[in-house]
Amino acid sequence: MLKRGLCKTCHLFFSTLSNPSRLAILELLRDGPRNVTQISEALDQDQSMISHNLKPLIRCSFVSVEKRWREHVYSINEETLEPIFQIFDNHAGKYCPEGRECLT
Amino acid sequence: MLKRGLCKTCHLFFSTLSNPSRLAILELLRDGPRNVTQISEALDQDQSMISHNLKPLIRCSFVSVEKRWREHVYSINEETLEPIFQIFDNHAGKYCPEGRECLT
DNA sequence: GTTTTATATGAATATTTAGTCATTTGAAGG
DNA sequence: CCTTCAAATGACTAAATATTCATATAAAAC
Repeated sequence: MLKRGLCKTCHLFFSTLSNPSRLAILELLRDGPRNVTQISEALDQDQSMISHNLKPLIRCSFVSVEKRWREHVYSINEETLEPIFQIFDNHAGKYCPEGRECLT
Repeated sequence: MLKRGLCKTCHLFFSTLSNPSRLAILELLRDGPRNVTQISEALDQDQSMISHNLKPLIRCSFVSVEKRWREHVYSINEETLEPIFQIFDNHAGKYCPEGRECLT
């Protein structure tokens, strides 16, 4: 019934993006790579909560990790996420104009 | 903390897409407009469940509705969704190759 | 080898979201 | 008007997901 894997894989893809904490992490990582502690401080959230939320982002390859020293540095996957955010911007600009709270 | 409205609006955008039933509806509507009964039959799901799921799709303008006769005809918003699915396809093709169950 | 720093994990609770079923609305048709 | 067809709504239950807190791992520094 579901073509192009719009079942499990697609669901995981979008559900990983459908969380405010994870979106905040992605938003922060757009400004450059960060380690867990930096993310945690920048977003003023518990370190363990950040770690928990990084896991699905990594699993879906929205974020990659490089281990150096004793810190783990996380980077956003721009290739996928920039165009996605672009589409979101266009869509919101068109259907949700001028700060209208149409999507709340 | 969250720029470009990546908080509420963006969350709603993605969470609306992060549901297998709604993805199935969208997938079906790619083949052309349908009324609720047709969707319900094609997906072999309860009519009320389809209605419940159409609501958020409409609210986010992923789907539009035209009322004629006594039926409501739903159409997909191709402009937003085709490029989104395209990005998903690319991403999955790259990070989830050859049916590998990497995202399960 | 013990302490410190950085991060991950696990289990429990809390919150959110989905699906079901019964009922309601609404518009035509007779 | 009463019936039928088409769809929406509401309340409830169930299921999935998030967050918290305590603890564990792991690597480097001392």
